[in-house]
Amino acid sequence: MNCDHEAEHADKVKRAARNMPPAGDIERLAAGFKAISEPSRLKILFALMQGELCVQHIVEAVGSMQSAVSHQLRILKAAGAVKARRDGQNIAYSIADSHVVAVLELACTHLRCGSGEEGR
Amino acid sequence: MNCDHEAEHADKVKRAARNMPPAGDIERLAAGFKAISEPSRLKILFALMQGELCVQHIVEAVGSMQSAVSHQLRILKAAGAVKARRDGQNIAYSIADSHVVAVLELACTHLRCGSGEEGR
DNA sequence: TTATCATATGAACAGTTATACATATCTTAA
DNA sequence: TTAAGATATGTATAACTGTTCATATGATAA
Repeated sequence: MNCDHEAEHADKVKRAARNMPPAGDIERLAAGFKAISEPSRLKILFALMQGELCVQHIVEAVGSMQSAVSHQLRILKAAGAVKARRDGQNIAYSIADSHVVAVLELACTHLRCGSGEEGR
Repeated sequence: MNCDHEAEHADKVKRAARNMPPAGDIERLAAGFKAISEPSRLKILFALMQGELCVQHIVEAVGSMQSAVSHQLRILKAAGAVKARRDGQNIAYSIADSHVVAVLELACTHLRCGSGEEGR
């Protein structure tokens, strides 16, 4: 168990242990990323980047079944990525806060893909 | 299929369709988030925030089995989150680019959890 | 070459998850 | 109250994924 830079790495291992976030934080973080790590849910988020939408319009925008969208919205909401507001018979969903958009846009930059906001 | 703001929402649905990133981009994005959506992999990334580390030191830092770490490193590498460099008998891994760190820190801010960098 | 260490990989199992279908709940209108 | 529309939820199934164990590959030293 000796790599070529033992002393330097041993120091880093110690620092890594000291700076490792608590298990609970890591799990919340993982849950957050998991929430936005499915194409069906990402499509919902990109649709909501146009603003608040009620469920049936999200269904139209993403082209999935109503029940699938509803299940996914529940997951996104539980993860704090979207919020819901009752509006008469409908429920209007929107992106929960700007960090969500920021993370998506950063990731888009990283992957050099369309951010969903060009050509508005 | 009529919500209370039909015209306004119909417009948003159209915009959502127009601005929806191509399916390939959405899938790459989802794959990217999936790669960092597992506690075991997040721990590896937080360890690598201290700098380049070879596999066995990552193993020490995160406290998992060598084979599990190796499997996870492969996934992180395939997703473009980390890069590998052979160094003699060892292979040194490091975070692939600054976007990865930026996304992690943004998410930490969003969730108000430790960033893994305080108290250095 | 052979031995040894570091890392990667294949296979199997367990746990997780996305979807569809059917149905329930909630809200409004009559 | 009843009817109808919008959304949510329970269940089942199929697909996926993380871990472990065993083994293979690749590099170095003798």
